[in-house]
Amino acid sequence: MERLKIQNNSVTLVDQVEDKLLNYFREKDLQTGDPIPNEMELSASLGVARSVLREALSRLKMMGMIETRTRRGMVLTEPSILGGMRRVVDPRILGEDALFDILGFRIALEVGICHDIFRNITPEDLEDLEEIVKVGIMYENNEYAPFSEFAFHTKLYKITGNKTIAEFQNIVHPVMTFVKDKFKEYLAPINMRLQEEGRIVTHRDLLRYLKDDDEDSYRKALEQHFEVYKIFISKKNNVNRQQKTGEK
Amino acid sequence: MERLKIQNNSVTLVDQVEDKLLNYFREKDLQTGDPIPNEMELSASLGVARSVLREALSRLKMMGMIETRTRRGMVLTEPSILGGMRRVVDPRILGEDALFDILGFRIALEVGICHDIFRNITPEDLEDLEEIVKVGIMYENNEYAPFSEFAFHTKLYKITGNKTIAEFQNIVHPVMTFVKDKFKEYLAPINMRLQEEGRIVTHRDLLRYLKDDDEDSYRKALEQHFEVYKIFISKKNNVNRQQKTGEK
DNA sequence: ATTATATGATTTGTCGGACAAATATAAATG
DNA sequence: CATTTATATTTGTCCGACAAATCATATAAT
Repeated sequence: MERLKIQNNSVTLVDQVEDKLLNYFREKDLQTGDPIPNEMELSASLGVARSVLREALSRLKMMGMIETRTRRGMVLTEPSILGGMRRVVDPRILGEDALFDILGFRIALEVGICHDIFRNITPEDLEDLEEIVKVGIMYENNEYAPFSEFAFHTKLYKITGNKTIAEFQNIVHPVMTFVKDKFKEYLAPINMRLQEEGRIVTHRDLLRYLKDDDEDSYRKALEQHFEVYKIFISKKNNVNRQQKTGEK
Repeated sequence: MERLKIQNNSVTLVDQVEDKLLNYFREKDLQTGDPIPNEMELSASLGVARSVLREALSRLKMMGMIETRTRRGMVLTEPSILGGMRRVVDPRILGEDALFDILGFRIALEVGICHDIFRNITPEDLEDLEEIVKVGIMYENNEYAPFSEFAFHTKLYKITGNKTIAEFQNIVHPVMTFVKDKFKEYLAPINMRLQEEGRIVTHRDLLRYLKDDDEDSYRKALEQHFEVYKIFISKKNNVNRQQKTGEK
């Protein structure tokens, strides 16, 4: 009988200490800027070696939850919400499923911020976008020069005034360019067909709707702008599903 | 002259090693499942003590990028994209700005997945939603019982078929409930006004549009469903801005 | 010869101590 | 009182040791 591999559950001391530290902060209701006991005290009260405690602290430091300074001790800091994501979201490491999830995530978010954009956009923003569109050269097949593509969409995210949303765009953008490059032979025919059907939406088209304050048309156009990826993702998902059922 | 505090830049050895390890994985084009050298070799070739290396490895372990097993060495694993977020997104630790950012993020995302929902939704999904709505009791003032609220929206995210989006909802949901509770005295009057104007949108309303396959109405209703938070956030942001300029 | 057991070796996990570097605090000096 | 010096404290880094797990090998049993 093949015993089902119990999760690689080996919860190490470090894992436990990390958890206990987080609980400790919460129970004590510590706020950003509050000091926490030094390493000797913590390791003593937790009953673990300093090295173990330091590994746990190192994790929290990476998340931006604590800051340390020699002789001044440690203080709680406001962690970056997406800081952890930044390290992980590397197209070269992530698998295809994860890449497509991120792609879908990003597209959904950009569609979702339409309302905020129309609520917040200023004449200066429109000028900035105009400038970006002006210098942006569109290659054949629905492709912009990387810089122009990045600048246009980044500007849109910034208009929301939501820093976390803007940071998210910054983090996941490399995934977009990676997917575009890696699967260009798949994307090209889709773009061709869309072009034949006259369904290609350019940045200039989007900008026009923004200027006309026409939110519904903008949203529809934006969804069309991403249509090539949606088609691609759903095709890929179908293939993957077939493979998985086939394996069984 | 007050010298401007140079960033707490003290880049420790651990920070450098963490970075070097990530670069090493990428340069070697290591994939999920590939083994990596043991601790002795790594610390030797990096020229640091094993404890330093272990702190860096501990960080990567936390991100789910590597797994370790006694005597079997270490292997690369597929990290959870939002795993880092899960630890950080704690309403008790995050500041108000961050909370509102997350709230806005979540609302935008849920609006953005409308298209995917209508593309993917099945009759079974509609039945599930019907069941959730049926048992959900709505309190006065646009408030659902926590479980019902969570179940309804979680179901919507699941329909997208995008695991990352679904996980995101799971992580940020506590922020929603926290904000709802902490700022209820601010939200109550807004809800009252909306109710007087007959602009309250219930889960049942949303479900009706889903059944009618009426995407545009659904989206508008959903935005209305979140209107109370949008109003609240923009008010809060105005107050915060005034405080900041006032401080100067 | 094959299988089962025992032994050894390797790798991660934990512990403890030591020293360096930075810096807040106290003491000494003018 | 102001300035400099000395001291103490705290984090950062290094080293060595052993335990626990488990893979590899050798030995014994059938």
